[in-house]
Parts: sequence; structure tokens; C-alpha cells
Amino acid sequence: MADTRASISGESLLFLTDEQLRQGIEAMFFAYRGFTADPDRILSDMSYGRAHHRAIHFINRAPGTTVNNLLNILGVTKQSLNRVLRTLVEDGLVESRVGQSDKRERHLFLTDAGGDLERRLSDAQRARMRSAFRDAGPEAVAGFRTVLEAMMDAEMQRTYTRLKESGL
Amino acid sequence: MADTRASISGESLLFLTDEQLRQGIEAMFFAYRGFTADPDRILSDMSYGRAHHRAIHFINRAPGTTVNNLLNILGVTKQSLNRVLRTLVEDGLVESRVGQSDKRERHLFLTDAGGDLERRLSDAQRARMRSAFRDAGPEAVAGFRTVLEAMMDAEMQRTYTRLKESGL
DNA sequence: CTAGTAATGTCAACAAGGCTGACATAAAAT
DNA sequence: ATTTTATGTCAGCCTTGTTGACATTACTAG
Repeated sequence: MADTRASISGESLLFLTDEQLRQGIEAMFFAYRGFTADPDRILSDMSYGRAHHRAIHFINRAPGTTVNNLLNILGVTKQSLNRVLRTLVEDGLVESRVGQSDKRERHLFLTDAGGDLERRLSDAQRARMRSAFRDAGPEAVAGFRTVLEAMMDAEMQRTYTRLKESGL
Repeated sequence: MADTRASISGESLLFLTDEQLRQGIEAMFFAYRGFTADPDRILSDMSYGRAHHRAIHFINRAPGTTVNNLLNILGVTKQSLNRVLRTLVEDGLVESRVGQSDKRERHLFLTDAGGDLERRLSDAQRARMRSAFRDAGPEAVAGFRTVLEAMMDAEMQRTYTRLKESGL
């Protein structure tokens, strides 16, 4: 398990040393910090946190989504999500409409103010992503996405793909 | 700022649509969950969390590192780190030695028990990384690392590179 | 129609892990 | 001799996660 060389089965599979894997692990750690840094700065001025950002992002992504659907995407408990949603609704950033077909469901939408905040947050995050993508070039970006997809849990991979394809 | 197409300045730079950037953002979000899932499971059985994992990882990476150095790497306050280190020392996973040259400094080392836990955690995390790397192939891995490096804050990039080169 | 199940909300309590501010100590540096 | 540095520690606060319990409403199956 603690081999230096992991697998020499294929042509160029001698690249999976523990050292390389560790570098990948550390790269994920440091990069995720950068990834969240800009929106975090914006949010800390308001009384919001990363959890609000995530909710806003996915409501914007799939307007009219139900609470249960959002729960699955975010992978938290309904109590956690509810606390966040309640403040967002109270502050007029999110609207929660009772479903017309199934009146138990709540469909979630961003208000104009919610859309404004979403744009500020994602502009900041996109700017960093854009700059990283531009520096790295198209082939690196393709590789980046391939590896990230392979790193997801199977269920999240399906969720990710579904979201990805809904946005064409 | 909300362009569909970001930059058509170069040969193949027409790939930076907002949609592509958003997919990158969501890929980071879902992949990071996968990235931390396995160690999190191990840790939740004990009374430890992700913060303990990070401390253990970097102490293992750079044995004898000082508290201050660890503080810079982890990017938290000394109070936060101290809470974590205290429990690790109390539980006999980390040893804190007073520096010989500068006696104000404490140098941190994993004990045998600490090394055992480190191995369990990193084996789990590496297994996922290895599988993702293998599925994606060497070129994708190179791209993955290039993009992640470009996404880091400049300071973290230096820290990352320093760590990377110290492990040759 | 009734019983069961599903979707949601809410209350309470708790824990991890961030944060700030204040203060203490020892040792190095000036 | 004074200041600065490295570290530890106490107290308190916040966000965001958790579990468990319970209520409401409404769809669904028998």
C-alpha cells in the first residue's frame, strides 16, 4: 500500500508515485482555498457564509428547484439548509413558491436582489477560474475536468453530469 | 462581465465561455467533496475532524516544522491550530519539542501512533486520487495540476512549490 | 375514505472549527 | 535594558454541520 511506484501495468502508468499523488492532494487543498477566497471576502461583509453562496449558486443554476432536490445536491441535512434558506427568504434574496401540481413542494427562485448577489459572487469566482484556465490553456483545462470528474463519488458524478447537460 | 464568450484573442481561446467556467466551478465543488470523503469517514469514528487531518498531514510532510510555519501553511489563527495541536499532543499522536537553537520555537513530530493514523488517512485519500489519475491518464493529470496551481493565491503557490520541491 | 408515506418546516441541543481580543511567558534581538 | 518574536491560553462569538423529535400538509395506495 505504501509503494513508491503504484502501477506499472500500462505504457505510461509509471507516473503514479506516492509523491505525485501527494502533490495532487496538496494541490487540491491549496487550490480550493483560492477557489473560495474571493466569494468568501464578499460574503464576510454581509452576514452570510459559504453555505449561503452554495444555495444561491444552485438556485440560480436550476430556478424552481425544490428543497429536496437542493438537499441532494448540497449534501447537507434539511435543518442546515433550512436555516440558510430562511435567512435568504427573510432578506428577500430568495422566493419560495408553493408548487402548483404538488403543493407540498416549495420551488425556489432568486429575486432580483438575489440575482444581483449571485452575479457579484460568481463574477468574482469566474474571474479567478477564467484567469487560471487562460494561464493553463485548453488542454490543461480538459485534463483538469477529467480528473475532477473521476474524483467525485459516483452519485455526485451523476448530479454533476445532469446539471452540466441541462445547461446547454 | 457577463459575456458568453470571454476572450477570442488567441488561437484556441474561444473555449472560455461562462458556461464552461461554471462547469469548472461545479466540478471543483463536487470533486472536493469526494476528495475529503474517505478521510472524513475515518476521522468521524474518532473524535477528530478535518482540521486534525490537515495538521497531521503537514507535520508528516515536514517533520520538525515549527508552529509558526504550520500556521502559514494552514492559514488559520494560532488559537484554532493550538486547539487541534493540544488534543493531538494529549492523545500522543504528535510530539512537540523545544528548539535547540531557538528555544522559543516548538518543533512538531508525529509519534508512531501519529504516523499510523497519518498512513491510514493518506492511504484512503491516495487510493481515490490514484484511481482518478489512472482513469484520467497522464496528460489529464498534468493539466489538472497546471490548472490547480494557477488557481492558488500567489502566496500559496509559493508554499506549494516549496513543499513540492522539498520532497524530491 | 382511510391509512400510510412524502415533502417540508421547526424547535432544541450539540460539536467542530473558524474568528477576535486580551494577556502571559520566555527567549531572542537590538 | 527594551523591544520584538514565538508560543500558549482563556473567554466568547459565529457559521455550519449534526441528531432527534414533532407538526403540517398533501399525495397515494388499498
